[in-house]
Amino acid sequence: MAKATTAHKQKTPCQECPLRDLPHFREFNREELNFVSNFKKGELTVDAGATILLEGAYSAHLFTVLSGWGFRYKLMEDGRRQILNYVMPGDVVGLQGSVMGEMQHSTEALSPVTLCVFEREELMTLYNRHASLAFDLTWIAAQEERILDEHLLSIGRRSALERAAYLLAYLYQRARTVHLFNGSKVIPITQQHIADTLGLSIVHTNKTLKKLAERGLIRWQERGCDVLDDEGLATLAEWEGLDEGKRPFI
Amino acid sequence: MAKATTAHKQKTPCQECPLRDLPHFREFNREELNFVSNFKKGELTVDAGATILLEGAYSAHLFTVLSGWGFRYKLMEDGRRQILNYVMPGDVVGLQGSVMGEMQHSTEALSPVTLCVFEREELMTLYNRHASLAFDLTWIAAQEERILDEHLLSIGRRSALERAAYLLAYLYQRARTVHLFNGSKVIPITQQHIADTLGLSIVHTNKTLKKLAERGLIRWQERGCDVLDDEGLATLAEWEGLDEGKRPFI
DNA sequence: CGTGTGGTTGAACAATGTCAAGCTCTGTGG
DNA sequence: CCACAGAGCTTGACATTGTTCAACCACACG
Repeated sequence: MAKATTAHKQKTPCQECPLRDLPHFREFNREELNFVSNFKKGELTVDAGATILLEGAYSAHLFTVLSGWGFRYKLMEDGRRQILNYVMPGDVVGLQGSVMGEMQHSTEALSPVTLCVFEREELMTLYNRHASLAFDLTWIAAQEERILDEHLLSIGRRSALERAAYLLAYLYQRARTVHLFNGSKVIPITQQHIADTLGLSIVHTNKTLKKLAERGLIRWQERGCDVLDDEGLATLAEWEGLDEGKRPFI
Repeated sequence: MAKATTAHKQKTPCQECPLRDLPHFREFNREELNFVSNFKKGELTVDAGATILLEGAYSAHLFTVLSGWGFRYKLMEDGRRQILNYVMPGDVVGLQGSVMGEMQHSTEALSPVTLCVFEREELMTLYNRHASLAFDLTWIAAQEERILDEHLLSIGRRSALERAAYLLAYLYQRARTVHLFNGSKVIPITQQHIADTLGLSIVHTNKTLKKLAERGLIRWQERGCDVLDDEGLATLAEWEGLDEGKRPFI
């Protein structure tokens, strides 16, 4: 719950963005790169556990994750929590709010997270002057929609074991494509996070993870989950795996 | 399963679109209206039960619902079905596919449905020439995201009774804002649809609906659900209700 | 050394699923 | 006009899945 957010005005120019080098992202031309670099107002680094955006807030900013893990969630009045999706480098944070007004979910950091900061006010300029980037934003929103469709299928129709397998394969594959594993290869979440993502109780989640571990698909570490066989997990969950293609990112 | 789709090349000019008169939708200026009217290639009418778009297809078209009810869903290999969301007049059908390639879910008509047909090929022109409409498309995608967030919370964290209450209140309120009730006031779905939306078995769904009926919140009709007290349903589900504001539609 | 967070376990219980049967329509072919 | 078939709804008995409660453990941190 530490809201200790360290704001750096320091800023890496987008031309030197380390994420741009990943084969996973589409290439920008010089003009796009210049515009985005100008659009970017600074960087923000938050601690693990910090809230990046809070439900109900009307934020003046829009973010892109530069490094680290986070997640989006909603709370009910009585405290029930549902994790909606996870955010990783290259993901946009706060697009819903920027386009539609106030946020209807919160976003929290799982690890230290660094974000590129943009001004919501200038978003319309992007639409006016850079159709290709406007298209990218729609693409990104549509992609999130797809992921949510998958999650919905998972929670609605898969058994606890299948759900857990799907989630871990998903997190593992996504993290791998953005080179998020610094040697550690461990997904930095607690079993409570998994429970709140899958719509299960923590006790049942624990027993379910144990079954996955017994099958040699994962190993539970002190501080997260080590995926040993993502293909095995995907097969168990009857899941196709992630799209391989290039994607845009702002 | 009847794929009997009647294609009319007949086309109502967008300037005379009956949906434009609803207070629910934002107004277009003349230029936007002219562009969209030109963008629109014709109309398509399909029977109840017909498939509008099929998972895996790479459609050359993009649609807007002019009248009728439909739903989006995904299937697993073994036949399990998850309904993701419902489509009603003003909703875009096929945006994901148009922006990203092939469809990853199917869309089916619940009642006879009439759609406005657009060419996917011309979508980039929209982005190049009409920033306001491009913004609208992102808005629409972000809105769908929000709805999916809500559904995820519902399936993940609400009890069967709460889930059913939420779903019916949601459908009722949405249908009302687009004047979809022609006197009938009945939502044209089967209990199997509800079960597949809520992630429940049909038997349990039946018993759950009976409880809602006993409380005087709904009444089950021959051909669908009659919502008697949407606020009561929303309260039971601990749901805020729909956004009242204006929304764009293409 | 306490204290707190996160993980583990077993037992009792509640929620939900499965199976099986029967019912009421509606549409269709004889 | 009747008989029949299929779709959708209903119900009860029972099986399974998942939840709650209540401990206890291990480790990290002050």
